[in-house]
Amino acid sequence: MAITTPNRSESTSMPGALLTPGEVAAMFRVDPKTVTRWAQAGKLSAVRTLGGHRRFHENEVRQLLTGVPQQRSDV
Amino acid sequence: MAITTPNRSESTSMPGALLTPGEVAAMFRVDPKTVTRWAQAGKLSAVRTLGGHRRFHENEVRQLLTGVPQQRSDV
DNA sequence: TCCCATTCGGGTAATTGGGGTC
DNA sequence: TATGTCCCAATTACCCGAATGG
Repeated sequence: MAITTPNRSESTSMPGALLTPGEVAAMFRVDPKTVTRWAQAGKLSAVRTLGGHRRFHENEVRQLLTGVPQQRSDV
Repeated sequence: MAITTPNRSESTSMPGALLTPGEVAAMFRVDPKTVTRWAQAGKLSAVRTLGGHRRFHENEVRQLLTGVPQQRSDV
């Protein structure tokens, strides 16, 4: 069966597509460590692998990149 | 009785459905080899085919993906 | 039986996590 | 407060050839 993502950086527009910290960091032009801090600060939703590594939702990242009005619950 | 969905297809959402390493890898955005490693580490229950290939329980995978809140979500 | 993508194995680079500091 | 960089340990990704699945 040949379904879903091949491997590295190819998540087009699949529902539930995930990005690695390095990919998100490259998109924002920041250090992967910074992305990790965003996740720790709750600014980014993260899914953890069974080994503890983080995976981020592509839609969420793109939304933030595009400059879409972020929903701030506390201002 | 709870026949619910007589959809006798396959890769959808059937109780007790089995997933291939590639499918699980796509869901976690990791390499299929990593999924194999999880199975070897006992982090994932695996069923082996007669040829030695692994198959994983979809419900277990989904549970781990969501963060394992293991709760009857009836709220 | 053949075809071909996938999954075996192992082995070796690259990424990531976490703490701490500037 | 926010980001980048250092360290080390763990996890993950890519390499190969051979076997399995459908």
